[in-house]
Amino acid sequence: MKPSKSLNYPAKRYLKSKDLLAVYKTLRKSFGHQKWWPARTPFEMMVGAILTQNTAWINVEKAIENLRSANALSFAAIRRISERRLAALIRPAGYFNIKANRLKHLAAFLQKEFQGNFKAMFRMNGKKLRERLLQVKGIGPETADSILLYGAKKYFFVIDAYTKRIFTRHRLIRGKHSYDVWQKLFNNALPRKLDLFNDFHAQIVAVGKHFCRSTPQCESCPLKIYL
DNA sequence: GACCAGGCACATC
DNA sequence: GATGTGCATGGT
Repeated sequence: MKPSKSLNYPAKRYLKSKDLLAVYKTLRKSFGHQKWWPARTPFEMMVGAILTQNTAWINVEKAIENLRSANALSFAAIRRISERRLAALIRPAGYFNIKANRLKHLAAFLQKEFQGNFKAMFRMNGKKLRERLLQVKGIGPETADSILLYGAKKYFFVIDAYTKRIFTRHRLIRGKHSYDVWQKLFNNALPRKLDLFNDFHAQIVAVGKHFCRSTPQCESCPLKIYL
């Protein structure tokens, strides 16, 4: 099927829900439900969100396994161990010095604001929590929204490099826009269904990984109908 | 060996 | 507000 012109932005100022849902349906059919976020606990989810910054998930898995083996994959453990030791454990994920520091900042934030009770954090107002998270050193808009969506189960669509690349390349969205504009496009167009917010972003990552890379594999891409 | 991966902070203009 | 740079490992 062809997308309607109203999918373009800013020509019509908004994305049409039905067109966006058609894209999701196409992806879902190809890749199946992605069952995100791949983490055993909410805290592990937040750790993964920082470790995966500009990093392939396969390398994050190695870092997570190192933490698990060292019994260091918990709020208390991250608080306890030295930053140096933490950096050594997460080495496979790259940027290990910076990320160790960011994990420490996250843990300090959880302690200071919520006494380590991050489930209490997830209960607070989404917009207020987003503002707080963005003040933590090392948490930018994508990491904050990942925590909000996959941790706190709130309606914040996650925009990443794949999202921009795929929707721009397929001319579903035109022009350059800030993170917040991109997010509003999706937030406003999508029906408030948690599983849709959850899995749509995961589907975008899936098609991004397999087809829409810097050297695209468009021949067999499920989204080639939009080219 | 070059290029890239589920970003972010910081400097500079 | 836009653009450039450092951060770093592991897979292709």
